[in-house]
Amino acid sequence: MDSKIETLPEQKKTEPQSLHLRILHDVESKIVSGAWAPGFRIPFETEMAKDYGCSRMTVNKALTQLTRAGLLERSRKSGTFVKAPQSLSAALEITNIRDEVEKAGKTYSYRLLSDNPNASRPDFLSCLGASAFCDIRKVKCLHFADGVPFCFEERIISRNAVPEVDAASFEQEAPGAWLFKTVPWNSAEHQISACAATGEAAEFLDIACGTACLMVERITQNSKGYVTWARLSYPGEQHRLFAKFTPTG
Amino acid sequence: MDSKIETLPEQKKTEPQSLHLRILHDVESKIVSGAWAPGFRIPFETEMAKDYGCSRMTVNKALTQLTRAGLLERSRKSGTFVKAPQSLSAALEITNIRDEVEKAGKTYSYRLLSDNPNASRPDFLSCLGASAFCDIRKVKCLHFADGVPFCFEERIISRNAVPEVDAASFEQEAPGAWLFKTVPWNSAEHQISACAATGEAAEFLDIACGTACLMVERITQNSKGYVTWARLSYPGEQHRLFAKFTPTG
DNA sequence: AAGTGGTCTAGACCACGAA
DNA sequence: TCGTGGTCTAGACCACTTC
Repeated sequence: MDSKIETLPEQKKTEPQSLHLRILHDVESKIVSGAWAPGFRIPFETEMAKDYGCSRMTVNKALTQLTRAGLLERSRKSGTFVKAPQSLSAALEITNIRDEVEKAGKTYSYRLLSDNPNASRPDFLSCLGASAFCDIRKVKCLHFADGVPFCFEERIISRNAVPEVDAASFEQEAPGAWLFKTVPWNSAEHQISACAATGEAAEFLDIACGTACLMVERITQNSKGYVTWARLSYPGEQHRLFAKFTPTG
Repeated sequence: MDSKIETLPEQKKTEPQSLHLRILHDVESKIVSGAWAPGFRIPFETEMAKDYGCSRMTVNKALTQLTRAGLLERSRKSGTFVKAPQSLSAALEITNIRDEVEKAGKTYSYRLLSDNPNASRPDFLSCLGASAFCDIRKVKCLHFADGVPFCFEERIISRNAVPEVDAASFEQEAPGAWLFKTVPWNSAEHQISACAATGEAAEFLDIACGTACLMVERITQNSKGYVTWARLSYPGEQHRLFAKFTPTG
């Protein structure tokens, strides 16, 4: 097709060199940014091929990869749809604590402990490079399984990246669950460690000081920058993370 | 190409339906089984295309995916090579403790604690479904960073899946390092938890009983079945696991 | 019945890297 | 220089799903 040059006039910046990668990143950024919300039916392969001035195979290559990555869902006749932002960590499924509790056959409940909607500067932050957090909302809460403390959560939400957070109430809903349904696709970085329960965590989790805890710290970012930081403390030896790896995935 | 049917006469079993997937799995199994060892130059795209009676594009699709999965390394002019079996867990790089220690700028050392070359039945096994281990070699050892106990390792190696283990000595080399270079590609399953140090682990790690430990249990299997089980105990709060996830990987 | 994605072809040109 | 992989094309047929 001769018109290819006309359709992609000049983009010598840091753009990927191959066309199917450019298409892949275009679509990915539209999904990650939220411009194409979950459930949105993206253009058909034939339409995109015409838009990009390329053959359908090239578009197909990009969309197939995004489907394997879990960002798209495709079905014949209906078309291609943006998938709901599922647990990013297929390996460490710890994004939704409610699911985690209910999957174990227990009843989930939740309590807000404290809420500082205008915290200016985080006073606790580990090495996960979170100096980027300035204008934040700071929340502490507890998750229960069958009424027993299951997880103590400390959370920071960036008001820059998530301005809607001002209108949210975390009295009934955990900040994690609210973020999950509000903020588009993002990437997460985890740190997992064992620690002895400190005063505050021990108190809320109702365990003795010094008891072994599994601590997960997670920083999440999307196209707008750092979104949220969370520290989850699981008491004692009752909690396990699972991860499975195979060569081909 | 009309000869396609002749080249793939009858394989109605559980074979993948599409040709590029069949090629992908063929190549993968040859690598995983060790038939194509690391460094082996696999046939050129053109050759495989002729063998399978298909176009080069179809072969390329399969090999591209295997390259992205990390099983192959390709370079123009030279050809396509089987990659060295690197750390399977790109997310949890905990396969090689020596690297882990040295990456932290410390000096690694190692000591064998006990070696039972003919253990008949594991006496300790968690829920990771390891009833498959029968004829085993059982090893306990310690890893040091700058002379300080860094990780206490308990390991079981299946003598069925790894018959060469009989000839191996773990006096100087850790079983993990030996397995890494001996056993072909495999898949791993992890469990991560926090626990209070028990008598034995506390003793060897030189920490007080009840100190919080990060415990990683891993079961590894390959095409021959279960290969090895390992329990790694890291003392105190000095150890952290990192994991990063992005939508597209 | 019609339209979508899934797959495949038989060419092609190019970039890279070893000789 | 020359061979390899990287990419792309302009078709094609099929399977599936919805209508």
